[in-house]
Amino acid sequence: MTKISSPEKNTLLLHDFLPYRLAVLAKIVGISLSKIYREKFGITNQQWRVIFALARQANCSASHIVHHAALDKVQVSRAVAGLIEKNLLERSADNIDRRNSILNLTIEGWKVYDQIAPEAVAFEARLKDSLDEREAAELDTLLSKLMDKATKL
Amino acid sequence: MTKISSPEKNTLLLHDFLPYRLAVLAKIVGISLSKIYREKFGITNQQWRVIFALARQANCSASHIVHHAALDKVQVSRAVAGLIEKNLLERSADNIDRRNSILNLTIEGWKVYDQIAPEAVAFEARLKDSLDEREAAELDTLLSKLMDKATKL
DNA sequence: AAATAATAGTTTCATTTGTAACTATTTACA
DNA sequence: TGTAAATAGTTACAAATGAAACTATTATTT
Repeated sequence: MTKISSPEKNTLLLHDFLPYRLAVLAKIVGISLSKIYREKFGITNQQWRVIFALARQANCSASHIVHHAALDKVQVSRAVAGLIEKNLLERSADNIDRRNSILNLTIEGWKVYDQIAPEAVAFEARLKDSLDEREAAELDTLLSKLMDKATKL
Repeated sequence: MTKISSPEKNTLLLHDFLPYRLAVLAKIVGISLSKIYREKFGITNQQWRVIFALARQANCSASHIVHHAALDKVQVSRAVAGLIEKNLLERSADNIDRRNSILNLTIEGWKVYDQIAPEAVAFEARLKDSLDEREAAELDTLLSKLMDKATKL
């Protein structure tokens, strides 16, 4: 930290700026995590989210995933197409409302999920390793508050 | 929260998964913030970071920005080109080492910075609005710890 | 000094992403 | 019933992004 010139203006410190810190942290974490599903299975981040949403809730429609995986409908559409291509997911028609699709993981899809999920959990655990119980709980609270606020800005 | 089917497997909850929460929060915050510089000035996120880095440290090279704005050299190169195009930034040659460029905000660039910076600060303040002093300090600590850990995974 | 490696930055090309427009189907309502 | 509006999802096109190859310059090695 060499101080070459001190600006007269009260300049913003990028490093302390919350939106910047969140962006950088999320990016680094995301890239690290993605190695788990990217290198081994050639799965994208969006595909991974779709798989996890479907593992949680079978037989659901694409728009259900839109609302539960923070993806837009185009992203879900593309991720689903890719996963069908890979035989990890299957789509059937909903005869009650034929606009809806009914999505499910295939056996293969479940196998992939069963391999990724424990590694993802372990990854998260390592990330939280430096936090004690109180801090981890506090982090939960703070992220919830920020999320809540951010959606209302 | 209707519980339609409860999976036998111990499925991961995407909503509680830290990397996911960070990604979603960072994205929402980033999009909100970007409206400040995007709509009014047609400036991209990367250009904005370059401006802020230069406001903090004048006369620096592109690679200095690489290290202080969490961008790679291609991103900086493109952002700089865009900002020169807009007359917000000027580049001169370093005659001691002619590989380096010397970058500075123009008068126009400073004007833009002076308009964006207070709004960015206000945005951050609004985002932190729901946190009291202790929580804000705690957030700082936790983000630092996570950042530290994440870079070592 | 000549050859090699390293650094700063740019350009190119392929992939990803975002926005808008589109099809198909269902719902609302006049 | 028929017309308009809403919803689910896909497709097409433009813009953004990432990885690799490239130019130019400086540092290192022999």
